[in-house]
Amino acid sequence: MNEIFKKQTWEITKMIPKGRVTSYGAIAKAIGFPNHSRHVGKAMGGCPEDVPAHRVISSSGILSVPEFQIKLENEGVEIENLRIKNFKNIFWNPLEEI
DNA sequence: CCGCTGACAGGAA
DNA sequence: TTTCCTGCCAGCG
Repeated sequence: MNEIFKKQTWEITKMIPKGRVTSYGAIAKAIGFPNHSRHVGKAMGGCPEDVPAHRVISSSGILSVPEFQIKLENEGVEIENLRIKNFKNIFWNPLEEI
């Protein structure tokens, strides 16, 4: 877990459009570390305010942090009991945006 | 060196 | 659909 790794994850995260979400694993792949999804999560823990960490969730479309539900709903994301509705549709793939 | 833990992933049952 | 299990890697007793 070096600073570079964190910065990379935050960079990608800041690219996520409003009302869209992506997964820890997707970000990990995007920065060149396919099996470091767990570290992406840790990096999000200490991210700056300008990083939309609430748009990063698990690959199954379930929120790891319940508090994010409010923020996401404000952006127009439909959520039902920590589960994103239309997950496939609003999923944002970082690999296709670089 | 060993075992546990964590904003995880993916497949099997 | 949900639960379980294995694979991952870094950090801390």
